Amino acid sequence: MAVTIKDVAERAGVSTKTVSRVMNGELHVRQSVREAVLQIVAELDYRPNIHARGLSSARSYLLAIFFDDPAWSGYAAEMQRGALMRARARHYHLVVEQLDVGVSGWEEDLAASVQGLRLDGAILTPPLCQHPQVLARLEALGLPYVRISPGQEPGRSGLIEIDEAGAARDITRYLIELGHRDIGFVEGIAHHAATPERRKGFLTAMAEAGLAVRDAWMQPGDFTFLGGLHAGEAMLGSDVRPTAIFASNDDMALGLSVAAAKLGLAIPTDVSIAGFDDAPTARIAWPPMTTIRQPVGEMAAAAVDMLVEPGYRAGPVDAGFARRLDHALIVRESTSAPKLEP
Amino acid sequence: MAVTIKDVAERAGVSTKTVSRVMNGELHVRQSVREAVLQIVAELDYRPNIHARGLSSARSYLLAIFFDDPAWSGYAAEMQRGALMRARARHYHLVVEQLDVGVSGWEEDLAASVQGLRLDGAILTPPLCQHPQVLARLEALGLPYVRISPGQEPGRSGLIEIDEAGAARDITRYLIELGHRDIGFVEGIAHHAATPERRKGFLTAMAEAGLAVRDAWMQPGDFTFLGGLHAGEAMLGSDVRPTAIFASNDDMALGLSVAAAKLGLAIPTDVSIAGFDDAPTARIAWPPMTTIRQPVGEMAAAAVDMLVEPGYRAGPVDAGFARRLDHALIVRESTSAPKLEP
DNA sequence: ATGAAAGCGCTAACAA
DNA sequence: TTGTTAGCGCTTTCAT
Repeated sequence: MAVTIKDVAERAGVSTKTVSRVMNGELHVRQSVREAVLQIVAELDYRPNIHARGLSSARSYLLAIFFDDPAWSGYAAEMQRGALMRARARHYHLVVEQLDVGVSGWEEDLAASVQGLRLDGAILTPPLCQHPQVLARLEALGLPYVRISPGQEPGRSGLIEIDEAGAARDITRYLIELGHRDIGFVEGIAHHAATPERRKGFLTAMAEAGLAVRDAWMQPGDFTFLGGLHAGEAMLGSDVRPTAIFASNDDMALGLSVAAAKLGLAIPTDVSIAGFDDAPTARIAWPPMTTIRQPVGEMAAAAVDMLVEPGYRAGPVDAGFARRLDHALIVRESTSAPKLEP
Repeated sequence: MAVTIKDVAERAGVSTKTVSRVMNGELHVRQSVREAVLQIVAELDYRPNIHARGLSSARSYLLAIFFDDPAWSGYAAEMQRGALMRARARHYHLVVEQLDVGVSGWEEDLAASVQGLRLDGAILTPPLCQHPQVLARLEALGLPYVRISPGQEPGRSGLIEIDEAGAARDITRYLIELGHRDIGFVEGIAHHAATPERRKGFLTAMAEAGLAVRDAWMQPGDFTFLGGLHAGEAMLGSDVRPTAIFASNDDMALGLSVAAAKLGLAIPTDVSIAGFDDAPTARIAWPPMTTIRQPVGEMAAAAVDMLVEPGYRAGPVDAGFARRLDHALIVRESTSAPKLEP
């Protein structure tokens, strides 16, 4: 059978409680004893049984990351990856859960995860992290959670974010500096918190430069390739078209570039295109896309760190439990100065 | 505190063992008693503590899916999704683990998951499922596992696959039926089991049709966009170029189409392009790509089913524990009859 | 600084 | 068909 704490205790000539103390890094263990125990642990390749731990103590060493899902974008994948690595480093395990709030019975699924697994904490990705009922349910279940880019209710829980508006402003400014004056914009899906922020950033940069924004050049979108395609056809198919378009994410920017191709417009010669996220698609596109890099993996890792921090469960949430990470403008070949008018 | 089995037993006026029997769907419980217990369970919203279960019995109700990772393709995402949904339906939880066999210490990571979590079973995705030492290690740890598309050692464990060679043959035949005679091929990465199979299917179809295959039109590849781009430049940049190219996966096919675009070749007019997998990229590409659909989600679901089947852990693996699912040819706009020679 | 005893919530083995 | 008893492996509480 597997090695248990008793085996270690016996072999080390101490009580099981002492082994437990060593395993949990508790104080009040003589240095020599600690070392001896650790030695035996290594020899025997002992690993605490997570179920025994979970049963006798409050902690399960299990964290969950919840996805709403729909589009399994590179965004979600990278986030999961970041959380996975950090959880492992912290000696936690990560359970990945999908929560489809569009389907009745999601409350059941949530409770099954939280109570069945006795989770220690949860990471909420957008747009789940903005769903009031999900938050309420988690709070009712007493489960600490951290939101990724929630964009609202800063004090309600810990959160990890980037400066969405600032990033959108940065990339818009970049287009303006290139010489563009006729710039289009494709919005994100309405219920994502990032949507109004990115829109705000765009409008701010335009206003700062004294540039007008045509109604027809503010297109709705849904963060999907197809949404970008439609927006692109609408903006580029008309007689007066923008010389540059900034889409609220890379998938839509890719749709824009396909719309341009269908209309016989070259990128960036005829129209510059910029995206947001630095998803894998941004590098796969042709030409490679100018975009904003979000440190998605790090954001997830930071969320794990916050959840496992002893202070987090405890107190009322204070300002220390909000982290804003840096974004970066990534310039690639989908943008250039506008062609001079003939 | 949380509702326990005792609460349910008390309220239902039975012993905890009876409640346990009902929860586990065991026989030998009177119908009326079963219903009464279920009633209370619903009323109290009782959920068995997975840790208590895992501690007292052999089962943990925890399954893991292992990814090698690197390219977080749509393939991996869809696989995870399929496993997730089915695991939930079977009242199991899914832990997602990344295992990088390129980094020393992976054995530690594996043991930590398997022993620490007391997993009930594991799903191995390619190319992990072909790594002899990973399999050996799992067997040493006594953990039942199911391989996805391993392509070798059929009797070593249960496996889920599609007919890789047959699928590659199908799509090649389709190109031939369109009238193509000069067809190029881009291979997958060498250590994937699918690579020789898809190659074999391609060559079979060509041989059947009595078509020669030029050496220069059999390009190496690595399943990445960039690999496809290079292969495309090599084949399409030369004077004599194929009228159609079949890439071993969609990411590479996308690379091909970008190579074509850079060289001023139109798809499918100048060159037809076909991929494999029906990844999200296949639909995002322009024009949308002809490809082979693998039922990736279903494959993962089938793997879960196999793992939780009581008979699976038990006996030596027999032929019943291999499932071959159906693939499908998906015709989109990246392929057409070749242009007539001028 | 260390240990003994009790118990977390459940199921296995046995008894009735 | 149902219940009783005894743990599973760890942490808690309370001693020492």
